[in-house]
Amino acid sequence: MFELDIRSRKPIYEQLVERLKELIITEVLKSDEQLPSVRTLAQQLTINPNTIQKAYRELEIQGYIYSIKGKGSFVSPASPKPDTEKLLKVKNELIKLLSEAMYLGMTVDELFKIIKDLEASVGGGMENDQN
Amino acid sequence: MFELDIRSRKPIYEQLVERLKELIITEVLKSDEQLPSVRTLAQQLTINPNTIQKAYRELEIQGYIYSIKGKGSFVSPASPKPDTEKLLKVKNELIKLLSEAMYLGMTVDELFKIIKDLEASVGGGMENDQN
DNA sequence: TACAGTGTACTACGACTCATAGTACAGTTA
DNA sequence: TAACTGTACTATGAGTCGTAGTACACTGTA
Repeated sequence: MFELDIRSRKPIYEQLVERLKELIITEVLKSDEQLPSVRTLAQQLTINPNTIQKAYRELEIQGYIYSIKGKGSFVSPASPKPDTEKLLKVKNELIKLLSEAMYLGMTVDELFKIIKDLEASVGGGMENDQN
Repeated sequence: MFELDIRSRKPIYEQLVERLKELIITEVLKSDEQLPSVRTLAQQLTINPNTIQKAYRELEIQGYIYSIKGKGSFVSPASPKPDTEKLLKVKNELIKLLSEAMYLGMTVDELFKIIKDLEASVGGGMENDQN
């Protein structure tokens, strides 16, 4: 289910957060779908349950999942509220990264193409398109 | 010259790398311009010289500055070589971040606008002028 | 009711990173 | 020579990361 790099400088729980976020955003994991339990996933990945739980807690704080004691952890419905604070953070990071990409020689057209390609795969807020 | 958050979870030297990279990309710091010396900047920011040097070393590895023993550290000329490896890394990060932004409700038009606005302020690779 | 599964909380430990402090060496410039 | 520059190294304290173990509260089912 996952590819984690144990010896990466990036903490395991952060890698987990990234991966899961990706699966949620691309709707591989759908709304209210149950995630593997902390202990199950820990066993699958041969990783300590505490590390998994740290990742789940972070995802819950960020609003991507919700957990119910005794039942399990589930994917949150996609952006019911705009969450402007979070959006602003992402936007600022985006500006940094876009600047760097352009500085390194990426053209505006290339960037436009990337965005258009992503538009299809990302399950956005409104979803006012008919698939 | 800088605003650093000492108590941030993000290391000081990484904040420094980000800030300086930003100044170089936006050409506030121009090609071959000399950066403050390790000790001077350390004194200005009331930070240990070792921390500054760590940031400078990182910037040198990433190709944004070059250092000459006994003389100082200077801004590298903008992307003479494409550096496809680095570009690929940035592109992958960009895809992640763009996906997240769109998931949070940012529209394609908004993204296009951000890019167009940046186009002016970023000193890109070719700059279609011949120096 | 029991029991197995779920999330959650806490302590303790070793390994690692980060920032500081101090010292030292090599090169450049006036 | 003197004052500046980058660079390298050791040592220390604070903090993070991952692991290990234990414990508690809740849910669903036999």
